[in-house]
Amino acid sequence: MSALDWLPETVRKRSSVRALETGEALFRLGDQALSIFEVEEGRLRLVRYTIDSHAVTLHTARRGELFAEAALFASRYRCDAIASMSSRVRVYPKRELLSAFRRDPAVAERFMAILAQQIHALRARVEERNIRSARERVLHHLVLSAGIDGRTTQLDGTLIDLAAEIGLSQEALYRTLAALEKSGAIKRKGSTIVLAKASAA
Amino acid sequence: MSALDWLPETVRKRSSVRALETGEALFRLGDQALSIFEVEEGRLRLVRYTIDSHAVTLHTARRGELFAEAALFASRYRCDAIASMSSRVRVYPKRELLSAFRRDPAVAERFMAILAQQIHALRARVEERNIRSARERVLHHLVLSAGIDGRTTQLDGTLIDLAAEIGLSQEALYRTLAALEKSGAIKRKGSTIVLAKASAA
DNA sequence: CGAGTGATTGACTTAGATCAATGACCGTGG
DNA sequence: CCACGGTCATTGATCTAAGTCAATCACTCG
Repeated sequence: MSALDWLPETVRKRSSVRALETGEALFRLGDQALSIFEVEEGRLRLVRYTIDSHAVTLHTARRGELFAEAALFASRYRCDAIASMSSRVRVYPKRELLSAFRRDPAVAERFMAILAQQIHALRARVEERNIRSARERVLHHLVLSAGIDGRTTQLDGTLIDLAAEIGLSQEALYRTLAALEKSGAIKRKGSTIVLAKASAA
Repeated sequence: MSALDWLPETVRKRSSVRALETGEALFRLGDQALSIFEVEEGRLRLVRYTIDSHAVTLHTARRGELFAEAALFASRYRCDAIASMSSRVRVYPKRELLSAFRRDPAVAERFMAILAQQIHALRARVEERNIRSARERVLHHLVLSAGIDGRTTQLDGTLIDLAAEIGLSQEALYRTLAALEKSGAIKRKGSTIVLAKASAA
């Protein structure tokens, strides 16, 4: 799902690549917003800091994902982008993109579709956080992240990453997964999780 | 915050209104995606079903909210939209919107900006949910929802609504607000909340 | 072969959910 | 015009699930 395959040659040609070491910043809050990005390899976390300097993850951009889209319509970045592992990102100058949108409405539409899909994912995530119970939350996540068969989830990161993504402590996640497996609601093999046909309510 | 005020007359004129009783479906998974919607009154749940017919909520659309934007770029709806109370929605035919986008790139860009802003808001919301402490969570919300002076928040709904929005029980919110006021971190007059200059970390 | 990280489980603590009661306010219908 | 039912705001008491601290094991990497 390389998000920007649809881009016209002119824009793609003007893009560049930037490599980042673990912990390195792609941009910082307040920097001039000149580009949007696509993760080619690795993973970046968009983080903001609370008043007491506590880092909070806004989003984890994974391989193939587009991020910092809002930069197109803002003059400055509103958070930090930090590589959480050795990564490579493709850099799309926003001037190029905007003029491509004006040139060809189909390109603009394609981009809108990507944004709409992002909104979808984020809303689902917020809804997930509304679920108090760890068990139900995990099940909700597994259902939505399941592949075509509607039952199988292939974890792409560690369980620690997953815990952060769904807003649980790692311990709570481990315990919940163990309990779900013991109760027969799921089965695990390595980094694959399969929901049982009839997962009790 | 009627999201679509920027719409050209032609599109606005072509919109219609649909009333729904509690439990009534606006659309179902697999239906032809012909429109996007705005909640004028009430509340709708976007739900998907697991293999074993268990409902999973993707999103709850509230008053003033735009939803099913992804329908613009898909041929069919991918979930059910069910009124969770007596509701009224405004219906925007997607043909009209799409042709407006093609006619005028500025309109398309404006829409993109709205989508990007949505993504922004949603990320902030997810960030908020990452804050465990009720006190910090409420403060965070107040900071982000503060008006131009950066300190004053005018509540638009009830405290119960606010509690739901930030993911706390109403009681927890009442208590937290009371504690914040007692400690001098905020001041309240009716539905106005003002942050103190130096809110301790 | 240590150091570092991920996965896992146990023990303990606590913050927030839940249940419950009360008062203020408001609209409504008899 | 007032009593009644409903909702909102508020506070008290209690309970519990998830966070936190801690220890162990497996594995990889330099």
